[in-house]
Amino acid sequence: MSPDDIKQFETMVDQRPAMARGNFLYQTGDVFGGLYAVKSGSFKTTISAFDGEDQITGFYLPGELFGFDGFDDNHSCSAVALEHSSVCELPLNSIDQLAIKIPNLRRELDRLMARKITTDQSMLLQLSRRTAEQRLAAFLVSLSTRFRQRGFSGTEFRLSMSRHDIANYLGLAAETVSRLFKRFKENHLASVNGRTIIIQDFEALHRQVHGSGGQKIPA
Amino acid sequence: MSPDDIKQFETMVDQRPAMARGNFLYQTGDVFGGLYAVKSGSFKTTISAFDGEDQITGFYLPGELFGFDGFDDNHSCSAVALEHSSVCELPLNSIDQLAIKIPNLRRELDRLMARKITTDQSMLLQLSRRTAEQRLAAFLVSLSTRFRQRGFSGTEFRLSMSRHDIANYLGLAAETVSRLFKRFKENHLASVNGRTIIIQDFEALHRQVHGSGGQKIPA
DNA sequence: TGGAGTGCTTGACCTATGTCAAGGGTCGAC
DNA sequence: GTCGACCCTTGACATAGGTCAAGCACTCCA
Repeated sequence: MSPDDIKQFETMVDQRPAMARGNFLYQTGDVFGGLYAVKSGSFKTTISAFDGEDQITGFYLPGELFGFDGFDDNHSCSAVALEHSSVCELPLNSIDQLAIKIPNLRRELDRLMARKITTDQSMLLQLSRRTAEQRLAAFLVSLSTRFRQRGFSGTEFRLSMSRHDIANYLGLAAETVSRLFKRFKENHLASVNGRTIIIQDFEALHRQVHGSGGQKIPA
Repeated sequence: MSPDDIKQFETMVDQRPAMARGNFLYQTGDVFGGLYAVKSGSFKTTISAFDGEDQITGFYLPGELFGFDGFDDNHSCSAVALEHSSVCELPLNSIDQLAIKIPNLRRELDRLMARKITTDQSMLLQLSRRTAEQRLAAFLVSLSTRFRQRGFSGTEFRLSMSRHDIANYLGLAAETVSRLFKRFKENHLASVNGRTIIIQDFEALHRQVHGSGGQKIPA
């Protein structure tokens, strides 16, 4: 959604009180109440993995809509605030009413769900066919692009998630993420200091993602 | 959908001529025309991976509905028949009309899309946090369960996809799939002969999937 | 019924990345 | 301001599973 869309939404939807880092917006099994738009801060959604550690299925930045995992009555994921955050809620029972006022809203929601399916599927591709280096490059490219789309800087931003979270999301070990950040720094692709990222060579990162396309970065 | 649902659908939807193995039902970029229900045979959907080889994002058995990847206007995947197959089409422009006749259809479609999101996300979990053995076990459990749900045998069935396809879907090498089938056979979990599968110990396979839960299978 | 092509299996070997372990940094709470 | 708890980094080492290579076995069609 565009910033304008967000504004329009804000007039129609329920504000939710701000949340502290680590708090759950919803948990696996909760009855679906509606969708959420990030107003400030950020969230991750996780799916439970039986054996203890959960799998992170997505990160959500300001302006992004999430919660589609609950459209099948109950949430299949849990949503956790990564920092001090706030959301607007678009309640389920409003959706149908809103759809009458805004005929294209229904279709727009379909598109958003379809897009979620598409991005999940390209994550599938990422996880199974990419090296660690390509995955992390793709991750940075994605964050950069999304920040830019929302009107923030796409070249300098702060990671609200830990190395551990990034690793979990990308199917890697936290140590590997750490080593790769170091390598990106050495190769002047991205300068990483703690949680502050400066994208130095977006194009090179982008080439990385599709592997063969770019020259292999020397280790 | 239940077999009854399928029947009801069949009265409302367009029949499509049968297709030979290897033919495309739709391709990446095609304008979304509608959803498809498998009448007979089976399909795979693939997402293009730039560097040549595509990633398989799903297999669809008789009675299953697919094509949600196109809800965002254009298909993000291609759909290919794995054998001589036929489908019914549920055209997009019929969906809204049908939704009026069947008020819950709209909601039901949402559920199906949400379920697709959920299964994709658990595939994400599979791919990034499971061993090759666990992935293949999960794959067999899934096929078995789906065949049973559709009224076919859940213990003896035919794989319509090649080892290569299975490997691609699970993010493995075809050789690994081959070796694992051998191991499953040795351990009397599933007897695999060419493309014929006999599930010998569903429970043990199921335990495999969640790893720690079951005893480690000796190699 | 036989031959070609494709798909499947098996073995040997290699490497990317996980695991374990230890040390240093950073940030929030009091 | 200081303490403690994470979080992050770095090194050494182990291994699951990929790659390469070769041979076998279907299966489809003439």
